Amino acid sequence: MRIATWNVNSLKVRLPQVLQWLTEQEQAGTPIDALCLQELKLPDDKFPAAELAQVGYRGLYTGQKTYNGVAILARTASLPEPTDTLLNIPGFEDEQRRVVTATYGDLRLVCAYFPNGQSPESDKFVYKLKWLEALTAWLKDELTRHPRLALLGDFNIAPEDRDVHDPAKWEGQNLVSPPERAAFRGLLELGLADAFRRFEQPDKSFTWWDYRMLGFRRNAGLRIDHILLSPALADQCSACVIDRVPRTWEQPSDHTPVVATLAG
DNA sequence: ATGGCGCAACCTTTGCGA
Repeated sequence: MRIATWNVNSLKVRLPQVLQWLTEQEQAGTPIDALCLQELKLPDDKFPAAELAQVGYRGLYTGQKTYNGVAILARTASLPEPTDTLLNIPGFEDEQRRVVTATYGDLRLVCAYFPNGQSPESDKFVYKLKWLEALTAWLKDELTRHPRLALLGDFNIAPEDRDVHDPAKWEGQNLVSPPERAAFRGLLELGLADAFRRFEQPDKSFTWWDYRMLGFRRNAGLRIDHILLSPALADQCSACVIDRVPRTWEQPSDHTPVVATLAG
């Protein structure tokens, strides 16, 4: 079982790459069973369900025009119809489409696009922290009902300095600031484990690189896309890798996929 | 040199992302 997350920065633009990546993984004998997408940037009536069905995936999605939008793509050959589906964070009023949740068999998947925050002085940063607080409170409850839960997405938080290409330059800034990192630790304190850090990893491992300044070529990036696993799933996790390949393709998303392998 | 790229939209200029 392999589960993945990828901020595609427009599913309309990136659809060929999503199809290519899923197909290549399938052909390599390491199919992706569930792929969580963020920043669809399209309304529900523009979701490319037919194209995804053609390569073997069913989508569960909540979109909006221009901004945000998230989806879970589930491989029909390996996962049953989703049940117990939820859009956004229950009880948290939000116009923005940032969370989709579903159960596949006994696996609970939460796909989330965390607010960017813009800067610690911004109203958007206040929203980010409130959103994080609501997410954490809801997940605490969710975990009591769903012991096999994974939270995947673009967290817009680099948890530690080793997740930042130039920590001195970034100190205190949006995506790395102390309140954001405290909120990230709040998620870990629910018992969730950062799948990537359960394994030895190369130094300077990142999931996002700025389009500007030759960010990718210089590996000037951040690790802000994560897979957090409940204890039951963490015990079964045998690998977690960042796949840099799609970031090398023509017209790439600025993010690249993260994949976790679960035994059984 | 806090610019620089890419995407979307009330689209040739602006807002936003991270």
